[in-house]
Amino acid sequence: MESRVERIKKQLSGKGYKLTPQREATVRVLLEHESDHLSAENVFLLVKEKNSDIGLATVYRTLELLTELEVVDKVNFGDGVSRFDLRQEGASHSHHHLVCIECGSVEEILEDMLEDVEKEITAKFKFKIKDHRLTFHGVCRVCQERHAREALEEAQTQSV
Amino acid sequence: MESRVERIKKQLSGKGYKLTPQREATVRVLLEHESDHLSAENVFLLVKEKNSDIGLATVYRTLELLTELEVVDKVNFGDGVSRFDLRQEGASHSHHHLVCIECGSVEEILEDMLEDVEKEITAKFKFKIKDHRLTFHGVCRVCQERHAREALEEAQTQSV
DNA sequence: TTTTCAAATGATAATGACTATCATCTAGGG
DNA sequence: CCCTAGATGATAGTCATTATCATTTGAAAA
Repeated sequence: MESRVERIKKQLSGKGYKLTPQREATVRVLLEHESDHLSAENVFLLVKEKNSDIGLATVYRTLELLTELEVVDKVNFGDGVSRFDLRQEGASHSHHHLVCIECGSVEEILEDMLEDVEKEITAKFKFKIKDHRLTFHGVCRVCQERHAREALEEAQTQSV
Repeated sequence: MESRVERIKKQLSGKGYKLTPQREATVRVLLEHESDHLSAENVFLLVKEKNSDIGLATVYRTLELLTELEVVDKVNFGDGVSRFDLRQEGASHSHHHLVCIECGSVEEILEDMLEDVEKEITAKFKFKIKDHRLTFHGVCRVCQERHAREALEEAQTQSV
């Protein structure tokens, strides 16, 4: 984790930015919630919880900066809020998501899986791909299991 | 086109909704701009241009309704505005997009291309896929060609 | 035909995420 | 120690979208 912060600091200074206390606090919150998909508001509250003083505007600015540096990806699941997702270190593409339309949970997929599709796109459309966004909407395993259980209970009630 | 409107009318009445003049005007605008990616505001202005009287709120409500019926897909290219994209009739999935990061153009891809990826996801994550969103960000053919031309001109200037 | 009533509409107020502004602060170079 | 550019924070402003509510519409019932 420390080394990760160090490397982000280097990325910042490489572009002429400094790792201020506010930026560091923001980065740490993101690292501590690696698998979540925090909104700017979420990050703001989490930073303040850790007694670090910060303004909402700074959080927005920092997240924008980190997006520019490709440390995070700004993603959008259609709920009207931008969320920020840490990239795998060194990853050239943002990773994929499985969004459950029932419980709202979001699962991450780290494998690429799109190599073949990208080759096809490049060849067919002469489009030079820089990044991609892939999201599946559907029913997660937990909700499927709940359905199965409910169907079973329903059947039992009927038979009594 | 007329038959398409008819079929949408049937879809509406199937769920207890009516095809009001405002809804019909909205649908017609969408059909006439099939390959564009109109925002609610765009649709609103286009409907008014055709002398049909309509309120902005009704446009939003109609687009929401059409999204529910899966006649259109609500898509988001990160510019802070939702855009509405007609589905291919009978298509079970929304189609993909190539968004140019230089000129902002959006190209559509109607082929699915994700069959294999979806099989893998279903098997590995036990996730029941209902729909997907796939967007590639990169440089379109036109912008690539412009770059090549500019590089050439630059080289010629140098050699003079 | 007239009545009735739920659905639909339109004007507009409200919301909420995000951005711009600007006075203040900070840290490193001179 | 001073100076200056970059950074910050409070807050006002913007803009897409949603909620509210009075009014209208249209189809079924009387």
